[in-house]
Amino acid sequence: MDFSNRPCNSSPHIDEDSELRRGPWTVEEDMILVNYIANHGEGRWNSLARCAGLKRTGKSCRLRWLNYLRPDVRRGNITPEEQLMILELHSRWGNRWSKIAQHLPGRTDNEIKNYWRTRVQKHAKQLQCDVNSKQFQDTMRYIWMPRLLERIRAGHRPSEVSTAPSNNNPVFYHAPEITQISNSMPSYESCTSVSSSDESPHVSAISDLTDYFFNDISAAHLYGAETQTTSPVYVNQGSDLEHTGWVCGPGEITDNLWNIEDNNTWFWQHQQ
DNA sequence: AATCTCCTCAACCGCTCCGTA
DNA sequence: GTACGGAGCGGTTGAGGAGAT
Repeated sequence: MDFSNRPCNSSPHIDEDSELRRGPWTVEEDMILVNYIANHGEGRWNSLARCAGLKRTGKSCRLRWLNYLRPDVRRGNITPEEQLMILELHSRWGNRWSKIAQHLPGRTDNEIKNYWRTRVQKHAKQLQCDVNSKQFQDTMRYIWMPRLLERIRAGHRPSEVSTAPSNNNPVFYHAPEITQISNSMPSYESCTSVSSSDESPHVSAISDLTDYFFNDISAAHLYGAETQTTSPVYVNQGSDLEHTGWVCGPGEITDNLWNIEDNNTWFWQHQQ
């Protein structure tokens, strides 16, 4: 395992009473933990910490392993697919981060939680509404999620190649792979029904998610067909949305999705 | 160049749940 | 039944970095 390029290498604080170390992990501590787990497996974290000679609590060792050192942990940019998944699953389960993380391979509950707090809640704050309010839920559902879906279906541009360093060996998700995922998704027209249970949701793939999504809010409705429901509608996306700056030009990336001021103004005007 | 402000994310804390004696 | 320890979860904090002034 490559321990170079570690973000935290400053001296950790040492508790005077227990002599337990706190704060950022050093490269040496990481190596000890990884080597110990490689030889003895994980679990029994308190005794693991003692036996490995780490002056850390078991909780700290567990957290370090699960959130950083685990071989399959992915870090780096949250892809549109993952963003969509997070939005969708959070709308179902709320702040059940570990449960949400189970459906995002390689992502940790901590990372998803951080993403939600730093990105999503920030925009709720900008909107001056609660993240759990109907206004914000609708904004996610009727603006951000369709746009994410559109981007997923369109595939990623070269400038949007996301890095997902795993185990300090960068993994690159190139456009063809993303396009493959996008192509595996059902067409809008083919989405007619799907089951979704609170207790046993099957959201194991993007296609499941889109099934749920389109069924729930009606794809035809979203894309300007004549179907009418009580939900807000946005139509003529090729014109209005472009005028709001919503549609990305070549090379523009994700943050346009979160450039909400214009888009939400537009959204709420058109909802009247 | 220096300072300030904001953002990100690793890590900690407190609590709950669960298994075991 | 209950006391205890281990494990896991969600909320929160703070250091460090990036960008703005």
